Amino acid sequence: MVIDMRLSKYFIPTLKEVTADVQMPSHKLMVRSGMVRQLAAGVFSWLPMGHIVLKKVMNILRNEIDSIGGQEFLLPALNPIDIWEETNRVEAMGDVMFHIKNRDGLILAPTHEEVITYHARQHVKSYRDMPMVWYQIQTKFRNEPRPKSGVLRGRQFIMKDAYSLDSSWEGLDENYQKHYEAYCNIFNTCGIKFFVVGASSGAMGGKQSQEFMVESDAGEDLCAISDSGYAANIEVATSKVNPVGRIAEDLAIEEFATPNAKSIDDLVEQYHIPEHRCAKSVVYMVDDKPIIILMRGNDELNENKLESILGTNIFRPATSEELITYTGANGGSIGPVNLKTNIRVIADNLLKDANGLVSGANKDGYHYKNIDFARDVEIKEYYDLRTIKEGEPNPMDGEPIRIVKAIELGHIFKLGTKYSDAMGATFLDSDGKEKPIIMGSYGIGVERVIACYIEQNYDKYGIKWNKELTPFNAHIVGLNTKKSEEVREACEKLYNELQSNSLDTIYDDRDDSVGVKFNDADLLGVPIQIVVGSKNLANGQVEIKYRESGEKILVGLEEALAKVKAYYSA
RNA sequence: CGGGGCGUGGCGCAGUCCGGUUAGCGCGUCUGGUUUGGGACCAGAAGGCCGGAGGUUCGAAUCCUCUCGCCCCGACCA
Repeated sequence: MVIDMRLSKYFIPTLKEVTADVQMPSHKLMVRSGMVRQLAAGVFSWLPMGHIVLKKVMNILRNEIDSIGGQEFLLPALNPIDIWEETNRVEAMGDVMFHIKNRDGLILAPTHEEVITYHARQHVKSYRDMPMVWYQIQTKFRNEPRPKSGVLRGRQFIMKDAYSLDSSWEGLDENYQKHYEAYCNIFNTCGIKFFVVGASSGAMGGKQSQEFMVESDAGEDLCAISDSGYAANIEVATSKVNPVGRIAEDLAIEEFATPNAKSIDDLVEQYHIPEHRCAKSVVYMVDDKPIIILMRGNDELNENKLESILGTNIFRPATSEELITYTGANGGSIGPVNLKTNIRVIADNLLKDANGLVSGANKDGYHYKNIDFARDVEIKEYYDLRTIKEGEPNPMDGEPIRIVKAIELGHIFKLGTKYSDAMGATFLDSDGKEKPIIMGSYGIGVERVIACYIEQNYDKYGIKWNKELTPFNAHIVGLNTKKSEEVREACEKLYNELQSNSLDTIYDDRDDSVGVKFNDADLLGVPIQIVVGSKNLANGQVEIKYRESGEKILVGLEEALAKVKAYYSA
């Protein structure tokens, strides 16, 4: 069925202006070009042209995931809460999960590990049943506290989510690698400039994960990258900073009065202590138990690193009452020596074996100096706990790190057995033993692909689609179609010719002034515009304009089809 | 959840401090006419419970209270 894509009939409501609070270029253009309309905060309707682009992206996703052996499912958004309780994720998701009010026991699924594991548990019972890659392209619901940037962060969004089932860890590695490559192919095909970073698994659990990122000021993630190839999400990024180390003098530990020093900056300023020889103490409560974290000078604690060390995300900074109860002092005078109670102390790697350090005396208004971590304190646990900073040498080759903002387009995880353990999804291995299925999960935000593409491909006039994503192959701009029968006929001829050659063509047959038509054509951004006007037509010619380059050429009416064909077969 | 801002014809906005004609402007829409290679022009017209509820007042888009919605910053985030 060929759809009538004459603009006089086809619903593409373009706009000259959008409300002032639309900030991102891609958001603005998606609204102006009639691709989407907002229905509620974080909830969008996709209009016909936007929907076509969505389907194009989905097809690219489908082709790639099919080619690595994916089998497409369509899983329900309504889920029984029971399976989520099995994995303890009702609590872990918290407010992010939508709960159905008038039907107990149903939730709206924010992701689908549980459903997949449920079906795997039913039917995948032998190592012979694996490997499997199951996937779907479907709508997710997340009660985001703050939806933003148009379609980039919504409460309802479409995700391509894939899950691998393996009987061995080697199998998982293989499936993970296949997805890595498929994801690169997908974003390359879409024409999106991206980079990959090592990432934190967060509440998803698992042992390894990587994110596919697009650099953008609108991004919500910070990434540490260097030109030589190091790339990591700031949540997990490390750097090669020299440890604090030892000084020659071997002085005895000594208390001294610091009545006006409440911060590291004060110590540095008032007592001329080098910043890196101050050991900062931060107290957190984990499961109602205090823990002291020692950091170098004004280094910042990285809570994501802390989370993976503690193995839980349920912790918080201690209150001032708790500080006094457990350490004996208020914030600003806390340290590892002379603690009031026996509590767990962990320290950043940079402080290991250091001496000549200054830290709080756990007595308001006093600090110790000449602290030797090898002599005066007994700290068994040293970890990488700091948030790295711009310019530090990367851990691979020492090239300086740049920190950039980025949008997360895709994320691949080695889940391991977290879900299969929790839900009892086991199989019989060749050795006759029952084992948990080894899983991976792999997601791409479909709307984000489109927004990021536009973010990288527009000018002041509108969108610039490439061959892969463009909603239409050609855009016929008929000038003065109302008055000129010749123009009308030429347009119709072209339109039918292109359509019957399977080239999706939109035809602007509206009775509008030329300016409106040219501007809408540039706004919609179809790669090839064919301008049909009576002046050129008098010479049997039409004008072809390439949206990307702006190049315009005159060709004979009967050559236009060939030009369009040539463009798409190149 | 904390801080800030905004809800006025389909769209974008002014008016709100300091209450008082018939609530304006641009775009769009409709009718007629003139135009036509980069968002045309003339003439006419339709279209509003000023987000909602309550209150103050002779009188409320405007002041007060409550409420709903949306945006931005922060917190949070798979």
